[in-house]
Amino acid sequence: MNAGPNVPEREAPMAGWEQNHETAGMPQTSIEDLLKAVYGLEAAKKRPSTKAVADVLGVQMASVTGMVKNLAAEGLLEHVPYHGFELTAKGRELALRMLRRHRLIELFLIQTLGLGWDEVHADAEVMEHAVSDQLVERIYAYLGKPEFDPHGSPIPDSDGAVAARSGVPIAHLAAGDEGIVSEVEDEDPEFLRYLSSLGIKIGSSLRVMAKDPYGGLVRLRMGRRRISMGTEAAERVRVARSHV
Amino acid sequence: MNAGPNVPEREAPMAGWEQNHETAGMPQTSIEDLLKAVYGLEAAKKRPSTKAVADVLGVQMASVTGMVKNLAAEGLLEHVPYHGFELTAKGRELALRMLRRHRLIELFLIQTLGLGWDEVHADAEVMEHAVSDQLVERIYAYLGKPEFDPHGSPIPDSDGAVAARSGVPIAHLAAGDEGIVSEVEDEDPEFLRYLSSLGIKIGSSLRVMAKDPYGGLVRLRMGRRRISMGTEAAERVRVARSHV
DNA sequence: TTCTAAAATTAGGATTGTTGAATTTTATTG
DNA sequence: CAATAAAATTCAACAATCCTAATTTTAGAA
Repeated sequence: MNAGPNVPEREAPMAGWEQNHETAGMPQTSIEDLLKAVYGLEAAKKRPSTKAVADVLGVQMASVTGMVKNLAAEGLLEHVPYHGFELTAKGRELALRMLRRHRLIELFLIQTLGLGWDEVHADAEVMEHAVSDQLVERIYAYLGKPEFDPHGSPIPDSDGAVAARSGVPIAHLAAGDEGIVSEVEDEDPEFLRYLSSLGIKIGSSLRVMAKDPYGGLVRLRMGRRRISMGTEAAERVRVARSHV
Repeated sequence: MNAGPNVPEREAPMAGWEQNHETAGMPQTSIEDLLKAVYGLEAAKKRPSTKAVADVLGVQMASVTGMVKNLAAEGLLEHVPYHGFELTAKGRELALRMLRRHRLIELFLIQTLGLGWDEVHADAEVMEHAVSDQLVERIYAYLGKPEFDPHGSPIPDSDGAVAARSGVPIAHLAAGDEGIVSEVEDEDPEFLRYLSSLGIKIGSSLRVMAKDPYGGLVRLRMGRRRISMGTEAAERVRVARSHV
């Protein structure tokens, strides 16, 4: 039974509205997005050119050049003017941290609120830049230390280690190959709804019936359903092969 | 079984990192915070002066003046230079919308992740500015259309209607009065931990034993525990009186 | 009424991330 | 090797939000 008087006596007339953000040290959203974009391009074996990054982020090339200079000054990117840039170890670490946050948050929203895989991307995108590490780790524990997100993508661990990408794109299979959908490498809601309309989800079994070299189509069978998929789409859906 | 080719063919080498924020139309964090601060002061019957708002937000007065001019131009505040400002109906609506978001998000984090009432404020603060209306309404449904947040504060409904504040501050009770803790009007984590250490939570029954006019203390009994509380703290804890 | 201190505002500057309009560099092609 | 198109960069300008340092206004005390 002790003191009352030594309570923090702040001015606080009403619940839920005091603040003082403490944004200190926290990198900006744009910075984090740029690093993720560079990481994504590197992971896809594409050169992270100014133009490619600008397209991903939806900004002008001049903006990318400007940010790249800032990030290079902070040691997150290595930049040789006119010859490109790449992540430093520190930059990659930060990019993976954001990826971990994004994937855990998506999984959390889907599992608790029953949202669809096509509905959570935008919210996860803003939350990943905003919430505390504590909250993210709490989510991780709550979800039972998951290894994959709702799209089948591996969740980097807190040290930044990330499992190798699973499976191969459907587009790389030959007629007769069978497999189980292991990952969808795109979070565009429209694309995800398209896949859902075909009955495709993580874990679906499918078999390649034929590859049509002219129309750019892949013909598949899923159970007793036959579907066609454009080559571009088939590049973005990965399967773990059951037969080779 | 239909088309594959008419899928959205975007460039998307890897899952979870594309974007393009669509911040359009969404008011800025600072704007929303300022409106909340003004609402909070008005609700506490304090004049929302430039200085008071600056203190709440932790910025300089000049910044407040600048933002107030912007908000007045947008019709969210009514401003008479050198004589103060107040919320317009539109401004109040937006402030209440943010309060609803904040309280629902806090409740959600506490209920799903088992966080303490002292741990969620900062995360709720950033999330309330960031997440979609859809997500918030989903949380509302998931929580079973709650009326009060974890601190006992009423959650404004989606039309901006808010229940009258319940109870009275402990400081306003007289010796011998009894009541049940209905609301804590402060989200400072340190203060909330202090209350927890005293065993006080929403729903706790207590009785005022004595009010000490010199030391600024209120002596209480909770069950068989006797505690003292500073006047400032006693102003921030409200109880529903069981005896008058 | 006059003085003064507090409150509020204005002015000017820094930062960050944008853009559009040059300009420079690179790589390719003839 | 020159011409040219694409990619990258620089530059000037803008918007937002913050700051510090004046300056102006108000309100209360003498």
